[in-house]
Amino acid sequence: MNSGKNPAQLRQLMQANATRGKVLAADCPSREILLHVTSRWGVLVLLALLDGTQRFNQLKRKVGGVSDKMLAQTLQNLENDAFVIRQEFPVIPPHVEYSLSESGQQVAKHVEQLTDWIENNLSQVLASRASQQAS
Amino acid sequence: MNSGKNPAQLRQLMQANATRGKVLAADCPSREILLHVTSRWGVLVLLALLDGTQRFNQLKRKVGGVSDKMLAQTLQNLENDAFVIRQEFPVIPPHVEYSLSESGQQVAKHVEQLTDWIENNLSQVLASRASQQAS
DNA sequence: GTAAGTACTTACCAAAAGGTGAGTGTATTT
DNA sequence: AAATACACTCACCTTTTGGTAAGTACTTAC
Repeated sequence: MNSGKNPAQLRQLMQANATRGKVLAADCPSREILLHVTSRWGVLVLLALLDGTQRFNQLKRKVGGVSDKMLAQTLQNLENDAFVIRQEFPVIPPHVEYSLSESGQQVAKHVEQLTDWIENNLSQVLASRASQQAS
Repeated sequence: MNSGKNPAQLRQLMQANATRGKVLAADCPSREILLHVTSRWGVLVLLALLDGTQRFNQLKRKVGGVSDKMLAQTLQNLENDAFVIRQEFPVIPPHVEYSLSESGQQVAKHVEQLTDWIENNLSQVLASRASQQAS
């Protein structure tokens, strides 16, 4: 029984199934959400919105390098996932405000911790890249 | 002075510059690292490696849906950033083991917290998506 | 009266990401 | 004798992502 696995392999297997749900499974619905959150511009938009409610062009200026098209698209994705709240004021010229929902704040904070770590350890990472560059 | 900004705007500006470095700047080198870590397969490979040292085909089976090509590519990216250690045994047939470095474990844990949050709150997110679907 | 700002969308194109299938050379398994 | 496993790479193709420029309808500043 146990398919001939040794204790170490069994422990690994059980731990994997216990701690992590099923993101590693190809058909897990978490994957799609994850894609939105960890997308190139998704990460940065969430970060930018941690500073509070902002308008479209404010965000565009804050998130360096983003285009109109991509900003609109990622905001729509995040809005569909209910991470971002879009409030439109029916005036002319248009006035729209974007902010994080409750759940949006929570994901954004996790994203922030990840990016903070990267920024703080950036020099080390860049150093190891420079040293043993093969290709 | 202060360019006509009110206190709230000033506070927001200062907080932004203090907490978050410069990822939001287009030319920030963190962005490239971030791309590797948050890439579609990068996230999942880091997660998989949290279970311990593993061989190529083990990883391939664990990370559902990944292709040979993409797995090799993301492993190489993560190795270049020194998050992943590749140990090759000169035997035939080939034997290669992949594991997380010290810094790899740290990023991977941040990634894990993010994915854990998404998995735990998945039902809520999916619910809000189903309700107000526009397009 | 001209220019710039507002929040986008659309059409078109380029670049990047990703999948598929084949191939490598040897060893073990069936 | 044939198949499978190992850790990849390569060439070819499709899909997705992303950038650019133009357009919208109106207002305010110059």
